[in-house]
Amino acid sequence: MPKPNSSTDFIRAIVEEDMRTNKWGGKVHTRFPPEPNGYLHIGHAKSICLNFGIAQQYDGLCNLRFDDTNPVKEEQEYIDAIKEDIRWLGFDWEDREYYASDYFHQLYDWAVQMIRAGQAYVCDLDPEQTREYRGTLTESGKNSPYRDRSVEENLNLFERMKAGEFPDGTRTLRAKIDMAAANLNLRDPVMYRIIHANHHRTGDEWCIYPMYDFTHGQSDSIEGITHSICTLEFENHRPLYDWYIEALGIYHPQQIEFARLNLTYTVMSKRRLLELVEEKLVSGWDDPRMPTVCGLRRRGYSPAAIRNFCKVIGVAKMDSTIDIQLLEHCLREDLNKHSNRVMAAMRPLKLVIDNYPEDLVEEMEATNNPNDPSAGTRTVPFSRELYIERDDFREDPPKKFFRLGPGREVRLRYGYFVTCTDFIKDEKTGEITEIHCTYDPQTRGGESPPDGRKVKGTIHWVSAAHAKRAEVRLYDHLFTKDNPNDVPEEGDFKDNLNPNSLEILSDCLVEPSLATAAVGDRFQFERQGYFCVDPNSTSKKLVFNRTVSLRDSWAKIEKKGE
RNA sequence: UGGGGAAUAGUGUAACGGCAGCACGAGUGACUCUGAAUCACUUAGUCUAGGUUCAAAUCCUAGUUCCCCAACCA
Repeated sequence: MPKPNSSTDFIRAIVEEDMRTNKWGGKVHTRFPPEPNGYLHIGHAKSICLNFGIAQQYDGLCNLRFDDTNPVKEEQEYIDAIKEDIRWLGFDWEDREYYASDYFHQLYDWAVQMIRAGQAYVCDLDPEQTREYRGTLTESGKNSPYRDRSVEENLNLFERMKAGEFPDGTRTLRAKIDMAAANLNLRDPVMYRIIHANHHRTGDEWCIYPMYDFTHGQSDSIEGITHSICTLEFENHRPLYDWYIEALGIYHPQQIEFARLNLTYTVMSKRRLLELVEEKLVSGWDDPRMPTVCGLRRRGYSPAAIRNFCKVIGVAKMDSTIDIQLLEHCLREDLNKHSNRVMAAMRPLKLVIDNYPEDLVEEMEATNNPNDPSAGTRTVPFSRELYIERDDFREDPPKKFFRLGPGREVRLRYGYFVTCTDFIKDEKTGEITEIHCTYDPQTRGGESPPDGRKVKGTIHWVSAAHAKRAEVRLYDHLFTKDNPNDVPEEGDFKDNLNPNSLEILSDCLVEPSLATAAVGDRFQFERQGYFCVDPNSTSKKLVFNRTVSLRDSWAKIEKKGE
């Protein structure tokens, strides 16, 4: 039961009120109803967390139901992916896996029942005529000339539609409601249309398929759903949802609408995501830059981070756009707790410790996770020749730069204090190619020296002889605009694609403990960010994705100085 | 010239006639073997105009702005 002091969103408030008044006999039963015509994205995750979360919280159930009423768009591939994603997010529909297509026979019988009751008729208008007859937002429509056919004729025609006698688009079954209704959904909506297409589950059994509106509420009703939660754009459909259920005289669930999730620098419509995939602007549905659940998974997001995000953003009816930084905050919060630290030089710069013995290799003890003592320690080999991060050396360091520069001393994490004595520069390119240092043997393990000397900076490193080579893929927002759909006249959201959303670093060096990392493993590369092993990774060639960078206050300082 | 919704710090989200709170962001400082994390502090809000009331984000009236709807998509 809800905690006494936690505030509840408006949907949970409705559920609690219904429990209090015993409206549904104390029962809570929700459903998540995806159409299998695309991959799930983080907006669906919000809905999944809401529907499954409410069921969990109030000792109810949540069904998984595929809304598969349009055979031309739906595929088994999507069904499999959707199921995998929901499970990965941590939710379980047990044996309650349903399909709207399971109800095709029942829906057909209900359609016949409505024809008999004079509530439905077969209409011979083609799609264009249907639109003309419907009227506009401000003008009422006019009745179809076929509206007053006899019950017998309607029964006969509908039967023949089902038998496949008519080509696609030539006839529909329509509900007889009101062509003058202010809500266009009530102007004799189409219940059934003719589609001679193979359905992924029912095969060629049907050539007429029910519309969403004639399917969804009845499916909810059949399954005994109490709270049918959907997004705002279905608010206009609620009167029709209610109308069908009343006309049929069946159990009546309550539809409740909430605002869908929008994220800055992200597009969230399945249509647009499909476009990116089909035009190969991303590598696929699971491209780590995609807001799809599989994309986030490959990127290195944890289910817990996504769940917490969905909790933190709340549920309301106001259209809103969540700052992507909140998602990243939730991500870092979880990864910080659970990721082991390792060292990696992404843009390696050679560092030689001139006074360190040539053949000596020391095994330095390193903490796996300073925020989680149970994560233990590991050893990292240290030797005379190392690689550090190129960013950690400046030939001419600006003020407040705490890292390495000529004559400067820094700590090598878990290693020694080193002082830069010299550096080699390629005069042609201006590139620094090598740094020379001396070390202080009294600072082993990174300990401060007895003389109380302090350094401001600690930098990471890998041993040249022991490091493993790796490819690292750095990701940035897929779009340059916080609202990618904000385009000038005649523009396209794809005009806002960020050309630098992927940067591949192929000559990175990582500490040897990473040689055995498995696909999906997550790490913090110290001082840089969170990374995970990409499915492309092999023992020959390690590949990491940067999930998210660490917060970087030095970058802010430096930017301000510009 | 229709109908349905929604308006609270920069972004989200609470407060259900009785002290406008929380989170993220941003800023400042402390601490630090990660310029991370952590900790402390600061910043900033009720769409507008009237009205009811001892008291209004909340109730009433009128406006303004934004979103959705004219697929045989969902």
